[in-house]
Amino acid sequence: MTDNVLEELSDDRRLLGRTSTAERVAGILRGRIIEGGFRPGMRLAEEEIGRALGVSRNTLREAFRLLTHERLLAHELNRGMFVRKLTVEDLEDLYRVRRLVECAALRQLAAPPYALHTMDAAVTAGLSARAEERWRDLGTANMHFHQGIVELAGSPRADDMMRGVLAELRLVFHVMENPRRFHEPYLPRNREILDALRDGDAPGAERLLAVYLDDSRRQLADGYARQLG
Amino acid sequence: MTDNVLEELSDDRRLLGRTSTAERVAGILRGRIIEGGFRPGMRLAEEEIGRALGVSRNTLREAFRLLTHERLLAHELNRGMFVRKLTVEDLEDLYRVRRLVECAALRQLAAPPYALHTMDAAVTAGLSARAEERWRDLGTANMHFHQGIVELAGSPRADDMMRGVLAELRLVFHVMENPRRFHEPYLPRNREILDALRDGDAPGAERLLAVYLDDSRRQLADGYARQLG
DNA sequence: AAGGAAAGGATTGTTGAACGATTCCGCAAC
DNA sequence: GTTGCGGAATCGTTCAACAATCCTTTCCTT
Repeated sequence: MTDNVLEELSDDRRLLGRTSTAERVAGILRGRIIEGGFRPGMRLAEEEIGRALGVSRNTLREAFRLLTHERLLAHELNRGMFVRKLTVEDLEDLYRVRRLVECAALRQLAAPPYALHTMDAAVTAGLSARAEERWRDLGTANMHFHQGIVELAGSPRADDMMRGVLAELRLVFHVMENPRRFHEPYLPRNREILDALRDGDAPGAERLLAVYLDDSRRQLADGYARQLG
Repeated sequence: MTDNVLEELSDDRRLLGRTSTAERVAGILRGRIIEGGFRPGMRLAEEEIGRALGVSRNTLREAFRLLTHERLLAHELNRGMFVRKLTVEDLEDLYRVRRLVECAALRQLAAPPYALHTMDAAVTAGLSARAEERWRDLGTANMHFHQGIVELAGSPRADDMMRGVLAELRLVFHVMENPRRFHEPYLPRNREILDALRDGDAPGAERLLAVYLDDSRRQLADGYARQLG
């Protein structure tokens, strides 16, 4: 048996990722929040949720903490946990970060060809979601596209941060009615960006992306402000 | 009573910042790690530390979670908490993120003048630290300088991320002997960048910064690899 | 002597209960 | 209408206990 095989196994073991109960609970709750089952502003009582999930308060609190640091839950001392409610400023900041990081990811590209697999898959998924009018899924696909952009930087930490940013953005999308309006127009624009990258035109892609993000921010911030007010 | 006054009060309330025991414990531990008292790789036993600090295991675990999320501690299931030990790849990734974010922060600048207060204060602090040969403090000042660069983007989330990145970097600095080597050469370069920004030459500052980060990464990665191997 | 199974101790993971502290809510008094 | 005062509900924190897991040592087999 070669050392090579053993190394692969030990890699797999890490991927196997044994998880604690708290992490699994956090995973369940994260899903509920991201899928929109738990609406922003909703309070998550320890007793109630702990009973429903069959875990103790301590374990549940540990799960809450994980989600708090992902900014999906907000903690108010002696009052409890709430599904985070983004302000318009939060939304603006999320786009500020997106513009900073996503554009930077394109700018630092070296010579083509680029690893466009994730972005390509996201566009494909978006097309079929649109065809079947699954607008929420279209939104997810668009997010994966932009996750793919950041992946081009090849930085695990940047990927992580982007994952968090996009998760937060869902808190906004889920309170908006009419999801189609906010997702459909951007599918062809994603494809434009992808095409530019395929042609090796990274600066062009970056320009497209910058305009894209500004448009999206404006539209979303307007809609969100109206929804809140 | 005007609404204005009420708003200010509610702002103050946030600053009042009541903190839980766990947060205070996390603060103490963070200090120990950042100041170098707890060396990377060191194991933090729940029982032992909890007894020393006079808090229960549960509360301590809550503090551990906070620090885990800042990537200062690493958690291994059923084995415990360890002060994080960065690999050379981690170090490279940290610089990848820095280059991405810091350069992007300079690039997105609008017209001068810029809010250079933080950077200016950092250079001043660095000068006096150098004069008194407090090399560790000089390192801290340099970090504040780069924190200041990111602040130019005006994004709380970017600030947050940068804070985390720099905290992680300390894990590297603290295992390096000869801190002077890694800090002193960069003080004048920070001043150069600051001067360029004062002159309103953001693109020039960005170029300087990019070279700075590449140099620093190379030097630090080399030294770190030697230290580990 | 080398390798591997078994046992034991130590530490973590999770639970349940307890008690003080804080907040929320309704009601009475001014 | 506002202020003050309970009472209920919930959170913050601690403690004790047990199961699960890991680490080390011992012992057995070859």
